[in-house]
Amino acid sequence: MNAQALHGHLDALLLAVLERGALHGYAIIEALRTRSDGRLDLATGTVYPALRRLERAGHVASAWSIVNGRERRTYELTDAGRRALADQRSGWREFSATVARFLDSGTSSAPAG
Amino acid sequence: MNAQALHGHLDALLLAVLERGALHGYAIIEALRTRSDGRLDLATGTVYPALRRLERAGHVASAWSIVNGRERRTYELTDAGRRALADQRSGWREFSATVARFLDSGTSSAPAG
DNA sequence: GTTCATAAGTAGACAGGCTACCTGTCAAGT
DNA sequence: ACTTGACAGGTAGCCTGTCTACTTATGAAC
Repeated sequence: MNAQALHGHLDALLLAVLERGALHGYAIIEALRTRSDGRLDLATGTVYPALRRLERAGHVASAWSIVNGRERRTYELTDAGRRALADQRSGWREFSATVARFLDSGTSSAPAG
Repeated sequence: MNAQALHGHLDALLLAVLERGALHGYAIIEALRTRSDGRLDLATGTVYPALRRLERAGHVASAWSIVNGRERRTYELTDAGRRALADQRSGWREFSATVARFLDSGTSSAPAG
């Protein structure tokens, strides 16, 4: 599963990952991969531009910091980003409920887990 | 909510609507709107090209028929379309479960319905 | 000094949904 | 007859956002 299916939901995911604490880009990619059991394995060419977009929108703030003698650009949620995340969460719930209404019908087993 | 969020899931929705029986394009749009309580209000410029795409892929077959003295192009699922729909269903479940893992955490209430 | 994991980044391709149109039928109102 | 509006099908080109492929750079292992 790649980010193509995410289209439009990637930002929400990035914000959600950063909700647990500031991370640099590469670590965000690893967090997505780890927490999704390998299902979300995003390319840097997908994530870095998305982070820039979020920064331009004021949802995240970045700062260069030295970790292990290396420069890393760490991102963290802004207050606006937290509000945006809340919006995206409710948006996601409505979206998934709506799509599920079509795709979960026609099957006899309910998606209980 | 528009189809922008659907990106990549629209085809699955169209197949799901056609699963209940053959419909013409305009009726598909109305079915999506009605069954989603108005949430999915798609433009013809979104749906018609998508139907052509599905036909090229062999997932639906179209035929001109006369209804109420008017020509209407009705679409119906092919066997390949039924298989594709089953694939899309499981794909959707995996996708939504994966995204939900990120977006449903951080809230205290579990999504039980 | 080459290779690999880590880390950040960009350019251009590409897909797919959106906006804004056009054509046409039929019924109702004037 | 003419206009308006709901119904119905359709296309061109734009825009957004992800993907592919690439570059640069550090530090450790070999």
